[in-house]
Amino acid sequence: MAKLTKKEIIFQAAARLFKDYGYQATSMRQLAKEVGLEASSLYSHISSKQELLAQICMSEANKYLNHMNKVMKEDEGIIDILRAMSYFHIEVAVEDPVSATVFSDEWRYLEEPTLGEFRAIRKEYESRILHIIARGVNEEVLVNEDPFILFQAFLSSFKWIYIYNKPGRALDKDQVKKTITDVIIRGLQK
Amino acid sequence: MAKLTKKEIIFQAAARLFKDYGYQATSMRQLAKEVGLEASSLYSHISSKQELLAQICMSEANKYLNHMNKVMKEDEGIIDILRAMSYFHIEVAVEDPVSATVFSDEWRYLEEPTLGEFRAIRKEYESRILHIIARGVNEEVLVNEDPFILFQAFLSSFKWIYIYNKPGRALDKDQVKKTITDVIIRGLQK
DNA sequence: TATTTGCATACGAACGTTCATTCGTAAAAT
DNA sequence: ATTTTACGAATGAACGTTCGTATGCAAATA
Repeated sequence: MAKLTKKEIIFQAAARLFKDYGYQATSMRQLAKEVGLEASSLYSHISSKQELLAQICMSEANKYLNHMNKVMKEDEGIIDILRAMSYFHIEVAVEDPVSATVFSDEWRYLEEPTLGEFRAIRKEYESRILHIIARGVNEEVLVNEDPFILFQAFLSSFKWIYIYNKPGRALDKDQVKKTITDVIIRGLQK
Repeated sequence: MAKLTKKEIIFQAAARLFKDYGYQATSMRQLAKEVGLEASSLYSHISSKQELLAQICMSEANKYLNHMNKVMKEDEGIIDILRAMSYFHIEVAVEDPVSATVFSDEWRYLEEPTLGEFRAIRKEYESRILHIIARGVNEEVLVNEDPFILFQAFLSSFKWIYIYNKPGRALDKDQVKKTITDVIIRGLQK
C-alpha cells in the first residue's frame, strides 16, 4: 500500500463525505475532523472546498473519456464495443464507488468554469455512445427504436451499482459484470 | 385547472427548487421569492423547510405503494406484473418529473422520524418487487441470475427519465413506455 | 369583529475562509 | 559544529455572510 500524502488523504475523505452527506451538506469542519485537523489547517493543503469537488469530478470524467478512446480505436463490432463499455462502467463503479458516486450525483454543485469543462467532457462522452447506438439501430443490430431512449437505457443500467455496493453487502464484481451486461445487451439487441 | 391554495403553490415551488438545486442548496428566501413572498411569510402556511421535503417524499412514496397494491391483487403472470410496474414507473416519471426527482434524489435529507417511515415504505415496496423477480427466476420465466442484481437492473431503467424530460426536449410518453419496457423485459426474460 | 395572511426585523447558529502566529525540522551559512 | 534562515504544517480567533426560524404588528379577508 502506497503511503498517501496528507493532501491525498483529504481528497479521499472529502469524496467519502460528499458521497455520504452530499457536497452542500458536508462542512469543512466535518472534513477536518475526519482527517484529524482543524478546519483552518485544511487550507495548508487545498485552496477551497470547491477545488475538492472539481478535482474529484474532473479526474473521474477524464477516466471515462480516456477509456472510451482506447475501446473505440480497436474498431470492433457494435455489440463488442457496447459490451466493453458496460464492463468498464461496472468495473469503475465497483472498484471506486465513492468517486463514482460523487461524479454521478454531486457534479451539479461545480462552479464555473469547471462546470462548463465538466459538461463538455460529459457531452463528448455521451454523444459518442449515442452515436454507436444510432449506428447499431441503422445497421439493424439493435432494435428499431429511438436511439436516445436506448442510449439512456444503456447508461442507466450502471447507476445503481455504486449506491448499493455497501460494505458487508459487497457484490461479486464478475457476476455483476456478466449479469448486467447480458441483460442490457439482450434488451437492446434485435 | 383547479385553483391552488397558496400552500399548494408553495409545495409545488419547493419541489421544483429541490429538484433544480437540491434540498440543502435551496434557501427559504429563494423559495419565498419564487412564490412572491418574504421568507418569514412562508411560515404562515408551513411549519418548516423539513416539512416541505417530508410531505413531498412521503406522498410520492405512498403513491408507488398504493399502485403496487392494485397491480398485485390482479394476480396476473410475472411478466404482466413487471410490465405493469414498468408502465407505472414511467407514467409517474413523465407526468410529474419534479416530485419523482425529489423522491428519488433528495429523500436522504429527511430527518427522523420521517426518514425511518420513508425507508420502511420503500423497503416494503422494493422487497415486493424483488420477491416477484425471485419467483420469476425460480419458475424459469426470467434468466437464471442473482435476483437482486436483476431487481436493480429493473428499477434503474426508470431513473433517467425524470432527469432528461426537460422542457423543449419532451419525450413521447407512450414511446418511452413501450421502448423501455420492451428493453428491460426482453433483457430479463429467459 | 375575528381570523388569516404578509411583512419588517431580529435571533443564534453555522457556513467557508482569512489571518497572524507558533512549532518543528531541515537546509544554508557562519 | 554551531547558528541562522526558511518553510511546511497546524492552530485558534475572527471575518462577513447566509442560514432557518421566531416574534409582533399591520393589512387584508371573512
